[in-house]
Amino acid sequence: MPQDHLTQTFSALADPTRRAILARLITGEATVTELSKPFEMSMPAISKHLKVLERAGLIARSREAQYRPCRLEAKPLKEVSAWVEEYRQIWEHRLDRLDAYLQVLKKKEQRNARSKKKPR
Amino acid sequence: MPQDHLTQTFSALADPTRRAILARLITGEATVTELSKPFEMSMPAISKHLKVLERAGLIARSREAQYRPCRLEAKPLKEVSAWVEEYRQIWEHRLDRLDAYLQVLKKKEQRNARSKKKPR
DNA sequence: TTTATATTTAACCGTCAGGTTATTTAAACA
DNA sequence: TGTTTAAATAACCTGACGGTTAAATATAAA
Repeated sequence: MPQDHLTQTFSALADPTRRAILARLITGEATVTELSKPFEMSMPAISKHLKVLERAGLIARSREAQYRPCRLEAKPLKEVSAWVEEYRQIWEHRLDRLDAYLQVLKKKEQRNARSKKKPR
Repeated sequence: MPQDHLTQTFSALADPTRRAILARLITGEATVTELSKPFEMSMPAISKHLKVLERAGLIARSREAQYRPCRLEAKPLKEVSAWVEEYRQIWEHRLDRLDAYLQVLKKKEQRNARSKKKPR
């Protein structure tokens, strides 16, 4: 079933083996066998992890003879970055100038919104 | 068993319901009942989601009478942000000045690392 | 054409995540 | 005290996830 991008990306990143694979790929392309070396895990297991990363768009693969070299793709991380940064900024601002404003909003809601007036 | 922070945070964020809860919490504290309103889901389900978010450190909870208001916590997102940004920078730089250097690294590895010489 | 190498697919298994309903706990209120 | 409200816990179900081994596929090499 069609999962949204963010969910797919976050899920893909929520596994230490997959993050380690990405870390390894920073130094350049690698084949499946090369990637499997550091892990005490069967090839099919690695193959599955790679498929997850590929579906999430975090890696791309080509074909060279029998090999299927993998390389990193940055696009999905931009989406993640944007999401995270939005929250970070809000949180940081909450601590100073936006704090008062949000407090007001909160109080208003808690008083079970009797008035239907909206700001502007 | 003890999961590393990043795995825990990414897992927590890899669910649209939980991200929606976080989005709702941007506007201020909310009780469990309030949070459950927008979702066609039982209270225990929401309760579980909140526990996941709490374990990941993304929310904190207090006690007011029977209520257990939730509020956002930013700390774990800093870790995520740092991780993502590291990769983004590498990728972005790969496209220009670092590209050549990484190509060299890659080639050297592929020639099964006969020489043990390291750059500086 | 056979054989070897790299990788994927198939079939299976145990665990855990995300949901349910029913029950319990905690505090407020009548 | 007994009742209502807020939330958590228990017990359960189902499906997906992460792993396995064995078989299939694709290409290179002998």
